[in-house]
Amino acid sequence: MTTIQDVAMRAGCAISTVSRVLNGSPHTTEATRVRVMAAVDELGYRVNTIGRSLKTQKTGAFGVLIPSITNPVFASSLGGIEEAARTAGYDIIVTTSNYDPGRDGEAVEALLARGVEGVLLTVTDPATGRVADRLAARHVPHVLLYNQPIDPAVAAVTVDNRRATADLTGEVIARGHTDIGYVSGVFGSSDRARIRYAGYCDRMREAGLKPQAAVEVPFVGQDRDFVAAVARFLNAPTRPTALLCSNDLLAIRIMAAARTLGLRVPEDLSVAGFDGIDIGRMVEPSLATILQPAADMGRQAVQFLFALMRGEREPATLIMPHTFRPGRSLAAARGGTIAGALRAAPAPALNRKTIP
Amino acid sequence: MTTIQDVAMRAGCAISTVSRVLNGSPHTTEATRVRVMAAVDELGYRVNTIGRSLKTQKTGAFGVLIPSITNPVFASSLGGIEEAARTAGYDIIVTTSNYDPGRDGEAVEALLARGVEGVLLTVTDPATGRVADRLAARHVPHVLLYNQPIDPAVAAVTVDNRRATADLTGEVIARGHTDIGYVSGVFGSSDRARIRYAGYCDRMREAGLKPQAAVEVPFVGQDRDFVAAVARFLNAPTRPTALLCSNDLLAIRIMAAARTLGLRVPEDLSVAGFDGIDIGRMVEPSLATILQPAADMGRQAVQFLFALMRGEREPATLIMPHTFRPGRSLAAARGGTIAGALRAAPAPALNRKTIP
DNA sequence: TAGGGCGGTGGAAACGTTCCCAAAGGCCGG
DNA sequence: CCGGCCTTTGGGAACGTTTCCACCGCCCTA
Repeated sequence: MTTIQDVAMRAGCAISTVSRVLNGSPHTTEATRVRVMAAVDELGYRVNTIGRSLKTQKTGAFGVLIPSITNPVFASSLGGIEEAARTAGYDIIVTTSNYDPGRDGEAVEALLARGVEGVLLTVTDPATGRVADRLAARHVPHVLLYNQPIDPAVAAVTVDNRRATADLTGEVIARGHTDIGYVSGVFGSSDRARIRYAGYCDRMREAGLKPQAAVEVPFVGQDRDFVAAVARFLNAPTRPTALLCSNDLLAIRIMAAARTLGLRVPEDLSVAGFDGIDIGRMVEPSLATILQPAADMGRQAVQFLFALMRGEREPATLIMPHTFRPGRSLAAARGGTIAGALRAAPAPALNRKTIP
Repeated sequence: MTTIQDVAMRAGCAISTVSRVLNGSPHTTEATRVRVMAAVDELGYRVNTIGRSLKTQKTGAFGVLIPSITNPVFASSLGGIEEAARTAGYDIIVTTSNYDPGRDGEAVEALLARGVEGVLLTVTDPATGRVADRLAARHVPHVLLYNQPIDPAVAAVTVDNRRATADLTGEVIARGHTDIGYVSGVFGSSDRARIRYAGYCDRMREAGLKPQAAVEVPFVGQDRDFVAAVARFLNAPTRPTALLCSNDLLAIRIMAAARTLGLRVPEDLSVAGFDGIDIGRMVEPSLATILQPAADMGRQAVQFLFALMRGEREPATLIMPHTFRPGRSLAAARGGTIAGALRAAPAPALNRKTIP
């Protein structure tokens, strides 16, 4: 490996001079600058990031913890994160928890050991994990993504999950449904699932309807087990006319399972999701859902993290806007009326706001 | 930050002793071991990876370059990669080219500057990019993933794209289709797209059919442009009865576009993809495709990379097995016969093999 | 012309770790 | 009982970089 030492020798100057030239220090002659750069080119020298990091205590990298890479909503946000990081000259170190609450902690420890300058994280549960606390104790800047922070002192970028699901539930009710079920990933693996369920309950009660118990299904299991679990539920005589799912991937799997069971969506069962993944627009029937701007949330989280690193900003929760995306998976209830749909007040648009 | 120095002071011994205990050197007393570990716990000491890396010239990280995180097939392989890396105690640094041939090079440079010990890469084009050459020149272990290497001295994990597409084309022909089109991502952005097209041509000619010109569509563009481009093609009177797509995501988008245009799949148009992404089984109609074991390919590539790092193995191309996954998107041609399907010889199973 | 200031440069310490080498202590065998 | 060997420990150099400090000319001004 060619080092700064070699360059100095070749250029006939001191190591410190080379370093100055390389870092664009003003105290340097054009002549030496040219000589040094020539030596750099001839030797094919490239600065060693490790040596630099050791001295400067900066690694130029931050960590990202997400539950899963294969869920398109996290893939999208990761895409936004990667882009924003690259633009700023930062590298990202990606790690996953696979929805396992225990792995949140070790994953963050591993990131810390690597010397990341900050961490972006979507934890399984901010209430029980206390991962953010450990980061705070170590003074490592961090931003929660998708999670709703327990402690307002923790920075976060999310949508108003509760309100959004309430809005979505309102859309379903407006289409004449009264028997509306809720299917969810395991509550212990996702605070979003819990919060969204609460939003569903809010709106149901508001409409004078009885919220149903959430059906928790294992999110990462085998397909066969999944279909079996769903079948037990959908074949029951008490099957609802509409089903809210805690996320789009789940909704799409449910639709596929329903088809397997001989149910037609939306004629026999309306389905709605949450996330707004692209694929939801391409499936048949297209999936009604709440759209959250995943890639943009990732980008925003990165900007937020940088601000925190520079000490420019106090931690705050950034609530991103959500929108209802209609889809053919959600139809009027049998016997429901267009008039009923028109009577229902449309959900007011939520604008981005910062809660200090 | 607490350093090894602090621990040594606390434990009342030398820095080197602490280092030995931490690294599990045999030359160490149980008593000192206990004393050191106690000091470590009390001080909450964690080894500084930067300092270690500087000394050992090992970073414990390798780089991953993929075209896009949001394509599920790359997300899946990335999932496999992440898992395998984590198991081995390695971190991964992820970067994307967004199918831009120019960005392959800079991305790899960035990874190298960070001091990765190896690189896993899916480049846009191994023929023109010569990225692998640069890695070889710098003696950085690297494995191509999904790409078919030009130079057999370059390690790679892939499927037999040409043969696989030929197999798939055979399945379509066996269902009585003779007018079979091919839609593809831009050839310049993907060697897979080109090679797969060649496989399609092979099998068409073999069956005495005329291969059609590939329709290249911009893969990352706006949805509106995409639909417009596809519409021009699908509304033409020369529309084929079956369409092969260079990947699943494209196939799913095509199916959605076809629906928008009032075409029924598979009644008016059969569609087949390539990749075997999960979502393809959940869309309606389910997508006929070639399944490549994405996550497993990622894991294998990691193992391969480790072997290369240890100098254990000569570079070679690992061809993973592919399988045809039937789907309702592919039906018998109007006027096609079951007998015709039966007459067609089934594609022989491909087993994994290593080309030395 | 002499002195002061300043721009450019070189030397060296420091970052946190690993690991080689030497020294010290204990134990065993002669 | 003493010498030698082996085990354990300490000291210090090295990894590649940044950056502080000191030094040396040069130029400008008095």
